[in-house]
Amino acid sequence: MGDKGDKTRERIRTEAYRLFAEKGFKEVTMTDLCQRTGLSRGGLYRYYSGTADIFAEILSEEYSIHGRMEEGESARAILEDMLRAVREEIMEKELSLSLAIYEYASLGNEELFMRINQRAKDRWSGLIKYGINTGEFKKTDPDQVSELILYYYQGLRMWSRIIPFQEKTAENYVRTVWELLV
Amino acid sequence: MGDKGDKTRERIRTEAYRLFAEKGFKEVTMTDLCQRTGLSRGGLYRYYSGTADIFAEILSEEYSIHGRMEEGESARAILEDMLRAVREEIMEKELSLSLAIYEYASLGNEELFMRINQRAKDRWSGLIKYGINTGEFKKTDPDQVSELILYYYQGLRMWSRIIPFQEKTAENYVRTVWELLV
DNA sequence: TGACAAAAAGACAATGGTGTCGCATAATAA
DNA sequence: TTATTATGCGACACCATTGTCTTTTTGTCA
Repeated sequence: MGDKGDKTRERIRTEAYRLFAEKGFKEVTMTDLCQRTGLSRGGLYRYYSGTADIFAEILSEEYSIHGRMEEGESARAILEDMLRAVREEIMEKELSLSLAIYEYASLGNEELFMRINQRAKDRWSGLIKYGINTGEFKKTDPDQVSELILYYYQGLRMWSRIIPFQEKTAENYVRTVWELLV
Repeated sequence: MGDKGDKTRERIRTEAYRLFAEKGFKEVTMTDLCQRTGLSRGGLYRYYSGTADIFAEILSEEYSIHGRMEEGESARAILEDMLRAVREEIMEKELSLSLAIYEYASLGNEELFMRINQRAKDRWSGLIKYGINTGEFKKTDPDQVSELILYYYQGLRMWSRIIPFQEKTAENYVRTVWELLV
């Protein structure tokens, strides 16, 4: 595959991402993607063997980027960053893959999603442990609290696709997490 | 419609409920329902005009039953009941409509789901206020805490469809809510 | 420029769903 | 029994989507 081919693959993924965010997984067809990308069916199938193929690649991209905890960084600062990111995500209804992920997950791939879930939990509990160590956070059960933070977020994210959210709801989330930890 | 017709309608809904719980909303076809109910396509369409029609009826049934807060009842006892129910729901993967609801909701009906959401919130914040009044609960912000309880639950419910849950996860939920309130 | 490979187009049959229609059968009332 | 109504059947035409296949266009290098 040449240089142009790579660009095209990427373009396809970008457009697919938008489509999945808009319509979920099941609702997106290769024909939809044709319109968005300007490619023909034949052209598309040269790159991906179907919507599941594309989605799998998007997922693995999405979850391959890790935040890092630098030695010596302030736990509170990291927390603030993470919460800011979460807050922004909740408020932008359009770009959430959550429905698509949910639909895609319901077709199988249990192990993949166990890994994703575990990694997200670990990320939070890692931060919590770190914060407790540095004395910046209260002493709490990292496993318990990280589950709370995570699933609360997932629930929010889910509903934020369905109904319009007020600032207050996102704010409550941030406040709750902060009060629990700090 | 005669007596037999009513029975048939009910049978259809029962089978449809199972199907929706298994496969979500979009994936269920009238043809699927034929196999389950033993009816033919023509027979089915005599009762419902499509899957959305059936689902709407199931939804309205599902959300028409209200728990009641009797005067003089102990807030803690009510809380215990509610948590017990939640706990059971989380552990039984099969019968969750959550994916179906999510998919169905993503097709529109914003107002309906705002009402459902509001009602669920009110139910919790009502209990919290009541508990604070009777002195059984700590003084917290009912709105803030009820959102936490609710979305945490939703997130859990979502993931419990995707990956197998350990007892501990459900337990954490119950414990967290309890510690927050009592 | 011409040859060759990569990229893209679009027609194709196959599949699997939709909702409707006319007819058959079962239940019921006269 | 007979007439009437409720219930159920399955064929039908229609539509969207799928993945494949052949042909055409584009780009690159000798």
